Amino acid sequence: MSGTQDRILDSAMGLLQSRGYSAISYQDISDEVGIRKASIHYYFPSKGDLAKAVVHRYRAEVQDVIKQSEASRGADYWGLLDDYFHAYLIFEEEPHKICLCGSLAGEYPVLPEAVQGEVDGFFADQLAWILSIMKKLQEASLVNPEADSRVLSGWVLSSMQGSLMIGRATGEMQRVLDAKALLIASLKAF
Amino acid sequence: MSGTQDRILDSAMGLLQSRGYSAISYQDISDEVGIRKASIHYYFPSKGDLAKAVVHRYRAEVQDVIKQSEASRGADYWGLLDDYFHAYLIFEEEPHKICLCGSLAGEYPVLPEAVQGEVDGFFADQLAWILSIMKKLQEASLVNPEADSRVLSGWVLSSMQGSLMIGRATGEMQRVLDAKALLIASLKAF
DNA sequence: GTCTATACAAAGATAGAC
DNA sequence: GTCTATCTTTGTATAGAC
Repeated sequence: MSGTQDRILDSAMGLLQSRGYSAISYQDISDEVGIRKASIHYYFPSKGDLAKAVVHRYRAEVQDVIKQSEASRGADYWGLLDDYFHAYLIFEEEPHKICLCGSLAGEYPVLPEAVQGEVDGFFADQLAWILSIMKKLQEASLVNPEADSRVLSGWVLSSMQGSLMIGRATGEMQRVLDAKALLIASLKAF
Repeated sequence: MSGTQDRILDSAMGLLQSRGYSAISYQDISDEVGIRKASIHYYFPSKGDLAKAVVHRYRAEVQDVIKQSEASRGADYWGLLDDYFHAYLIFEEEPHKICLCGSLAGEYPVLPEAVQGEVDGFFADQLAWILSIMKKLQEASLVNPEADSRVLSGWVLSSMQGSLMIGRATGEMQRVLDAKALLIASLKAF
């Protein structure tokens, strides 16, 4: 099970996270994986197919991490949110990479429709999950129940994605940690 | 009145805001401006030169808007911040565009060094200005003086840039307005 | 200053041998 | 499945005429 297909997906994902969609080529992946361009087309006929598959797999991976967090945290809603934020903090180790879909969102209008669809799906997944946690926090009066939970959830996502992007550009990835701390403080203060 | 140069910059700026750096070409600009590709090279020998010039002009324009705001708002610090946020809200009218430097930051690692430098400069301008307002708000005890003003400033920038990016991808640009309202509420609540 | 023409490289993609 | 070979288009960039 050497999994050429997976190695292609791995390589493509890393390149998409650091360079985005338009700036990467079959040649880049070919160089990393050690196969010829044409062989990549065997697995993924078009560049859009490849990017779509990468995002699709990424979505599943992220959902998996969330399921694991839910299994271990139970009804500890702040803990769940903490795990969620933790997923953003890992980029401090690879400061040229950001969230796959954050990277792709920067070029959203030029993405093939099928890729846009997967990116949409990723953000929908994220927003739905954050919203579910937010509602729990409100039910438990840990967050002000008067606040609009949908708006709060969108803000959490935007803030974290923005901090990744700005953190990378300014070379100060601790902005991600700052955003996490300020978001939690805000949610408690409202 | 060399007009042409400005029309090239105008076109390039719009294209960069909607499609990013890698996905645009001299041909795209040529089509919009109505001159030949080679004529663009006369003004801007390389693509990097062009993008650098676009960001440089953008920085000056934004600084100008800020100066005007300062002239009319005086010591009304919340009003100054309101004007600042207003600059992000204009993208609701052109929902495929985002802040020029937000768009470029998404591809930061592949930008020519000279362009990275201008993008860095833009974010430094922004952070310095927000920080100056934050300090004034704290001096006037309108924002908790205990809070770290540098961290707060970075968060404001990240949050607004992120809301633009996520707003465009999800087709819900009112996220920008939401972010503004929540940031202001947070600053007052700390 | 703007054009035509062109050089040169890289991209996405396909055909067909092995 | 992976390769070589090739096609076609596009992109950046330059030379030189007008």
